Amino acid sequence: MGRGNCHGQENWHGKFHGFGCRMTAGREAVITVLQGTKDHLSADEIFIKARRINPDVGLTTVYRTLERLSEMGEVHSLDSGDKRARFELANNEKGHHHHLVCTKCNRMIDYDDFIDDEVKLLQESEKKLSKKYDFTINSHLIQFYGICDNCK
Amino acid sequence: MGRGNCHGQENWHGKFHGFGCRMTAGREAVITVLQGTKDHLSADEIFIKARRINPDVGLTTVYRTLERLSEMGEVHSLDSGDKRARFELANNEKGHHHHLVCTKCNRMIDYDDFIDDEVKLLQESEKKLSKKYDFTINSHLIQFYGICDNCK
DNA sequence: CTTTTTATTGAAAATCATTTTCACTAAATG
DNA sequence: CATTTAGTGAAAATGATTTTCAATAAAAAG
Repeated sequence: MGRGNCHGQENWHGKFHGFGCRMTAGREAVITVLQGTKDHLSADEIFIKARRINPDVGLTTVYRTLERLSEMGEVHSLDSGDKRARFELANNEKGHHHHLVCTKCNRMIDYDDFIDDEVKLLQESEKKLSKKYDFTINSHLIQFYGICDNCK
Repeated sequence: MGRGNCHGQENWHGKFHGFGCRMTAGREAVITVLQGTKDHLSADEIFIKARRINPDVGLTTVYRTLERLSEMGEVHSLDSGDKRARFELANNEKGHHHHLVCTKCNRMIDYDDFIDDEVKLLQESEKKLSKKYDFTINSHLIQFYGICDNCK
């Protein structure tokens, strides 16, 4: 089985440490929730699930952890069209993907079909646009809006 | 100079009427503000400008008008990354365009360079995705995030 | 024109996700 | 151990947006 190196556990303690932060029980609960779902959860939903893991976690800590992780580039904050933000791990087994967003139920569906072409085109656009507008591009967003199968 | 047909004034009264709504002074002020700017204004900013046209307009009316116009497809609500929504006329002289969004000052820069390719690709993606996911796509969003020239 | 219905209004109150404050605890460091 | 610094939950604050409500105005009906 080769070298017993990768134990499937990311070194979150080390990651936080690199940002002058500590790994705590609350943060661990939040990360565990994010790792354990394929959905795009709101802070409130994450809070509820995190409480099942560790009943001492407060909503404030959930918000603070999500913000920290976003700053660290480990979490993406998503806009599903309802008021609240939704979150997903940046480096998850899903890999790079885009979203279909249902404007009726606000569900977000991941897709990674065909996105190679999308990404390639975006990179070309990025190059031209950043030059023309003297704008340093760090990331992009592609989303399609419509009605999902459940809502038809 | 040809037939004196198009007087550059859209028939807003008729548009509202088609939706069982009335054209009012407040709504007219909001529309005038939207027509008179190239920026992406928040409800609050629109309110302030609308008050200069008609001091009787209330903030509530501004919100209600923007919502109505959005439902009518005449206004697009934009997410610039700060909390508040920003608005632009759907059918303005700008034509179809996408946005560069500055993550520092939240400025939104319109661009319509190169978007023909973007739109063409998106249409292909739409066709494939709507089939695969049984998802009726009504609109798309492309945005690039980064730092604008002012903020460098 | 008068009555009746229906859309619209502004102000104030309510909502609700997110942030901040604050006093306290726990980890790291000397 | 002592000190500094990060992290905490609860409660209060914030701020954009919505809702409520009583009053008004336009349109439709008679």
